[in-house]
Amino acid sequence: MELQLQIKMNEKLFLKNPEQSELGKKIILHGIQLIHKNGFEAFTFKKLAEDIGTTEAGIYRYFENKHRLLIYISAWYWGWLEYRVAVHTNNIKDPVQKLKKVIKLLATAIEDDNRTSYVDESILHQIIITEGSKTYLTKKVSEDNKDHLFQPYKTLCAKIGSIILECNPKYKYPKSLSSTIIEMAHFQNFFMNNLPSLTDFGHNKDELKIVSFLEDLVFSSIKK
Amino acid sequence: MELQLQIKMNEKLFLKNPEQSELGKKIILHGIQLIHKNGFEAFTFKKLAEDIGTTEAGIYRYFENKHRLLIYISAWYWGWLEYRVAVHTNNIKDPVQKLKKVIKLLATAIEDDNRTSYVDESILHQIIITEGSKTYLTKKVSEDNKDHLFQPYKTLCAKIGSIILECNPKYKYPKSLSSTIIEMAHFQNFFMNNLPSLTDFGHNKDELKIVSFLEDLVFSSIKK
DNA sequence: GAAACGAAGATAGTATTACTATCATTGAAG
DNA sequence: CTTCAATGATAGTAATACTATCTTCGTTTC
Repeated sequence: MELQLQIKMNEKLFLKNPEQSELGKKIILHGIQLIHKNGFEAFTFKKLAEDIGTTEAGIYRYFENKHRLLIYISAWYWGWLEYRVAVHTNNIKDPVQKLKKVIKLLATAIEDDNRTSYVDESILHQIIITEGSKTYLTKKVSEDNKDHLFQPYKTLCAKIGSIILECNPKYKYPKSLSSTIIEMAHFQNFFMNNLPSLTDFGHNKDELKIVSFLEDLVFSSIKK
Repeated sequence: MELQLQIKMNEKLFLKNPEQSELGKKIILHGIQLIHKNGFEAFTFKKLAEDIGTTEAGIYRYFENKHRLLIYISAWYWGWLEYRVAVHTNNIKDPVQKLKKVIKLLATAIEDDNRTSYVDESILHQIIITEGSKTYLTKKVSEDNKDHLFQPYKTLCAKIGSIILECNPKYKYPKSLSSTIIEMAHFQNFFMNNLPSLTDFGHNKDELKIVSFLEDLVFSSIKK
């Protein structure tokens, strides 16, 4: 028997649901690969179409434009991460241990999960590090936000915020600390690999050092 | 007498030095305004040329492309911030007070400095919040980094890192904490104004709350 | 005062991007 | 057997991101 894992996606993210057709799944799979290979700026639907063996128009039937596709795969990523957080923390009682687990999930690389055949999670992780913030750093954030396109990110942030409050109910900045951990798990990774002098991990490029840094940051802050 | 303030810029940032001609200064001044108004993605040299009353080709004589222009104005911003940090901290002995000053400079809005006639610093601050990280979140980071295009950012980060070490010589992550402060000063501001549920400041949108959050974060972490 | 030069204006042209539209084919469901 | 949705095929357009060339105009320099 094959296990399948589906992340429920907001309808506004696409014109036609890519999960419900072969072509749709190819768009996601090859889209992720192509964005990873060339970067989001150089990525075009034309190149993607050629890659897949379909036409530009075919892709436009699924996604309004490449920015929406990026939001889609980001939303998928955050939804998937939330799922992983749920799985890995639901048997843990101690909120401190929970939070440590979350930090590890955020900051360390992932292997491809075979239950999601049309998504390669390890590449996806790399994409979100480099391109993730471009989903919201635009003039249209508020508009996109009204369509709830960023909900998975916000849900995860809220979830982590609530664990922080479990650790210390009096801590004043649970949501800001949460978004700080999320962003920094990625930014420190990007800096480590590309602008190492902005970090203390440049020499050995070990993701676990990022975990240590984030743990130190978080637990110093919320210590009662 | 008129005071003038010049930030020395890396030669690789431009094809022709925009500080040394009227047209060049107009490109910076109107470039900043236009990026602020439309966002970087919608910004084009054609629109900028029309705005200024020159031609596209005229602008290409100064900057290779719009990404280089963005790096230029970002570099200018970080250089200018470093200058302000120097001015505002050089009479302070206590490193803790120094660091507090730095956090305030990073996280609060600025007024236009009349000594730099062709740059409007308050708009510039807004641009860097939204577009700043796009300077380095590209496939060409390493290349651009080799040309030292990010030096002002790195210098500022190093400077703040050294103040952190003054506060606590044993703290293990001065550079990562420094880049965290810098990025979060901006990201928390962006979130507060655009995705408020990612922060704890959404209701009153007060920059000073961001300062408090960052101070709490930093001083908990480096406390001996 | 003429020559030389650099900065900027004027104009044109190209490849690519970011779409939109239309029509034909095909395979599955009713 | 029809219908219909999904895809393929093809075309076209406006805008973007450049590059090239030629002219003009003001300044320096001999």
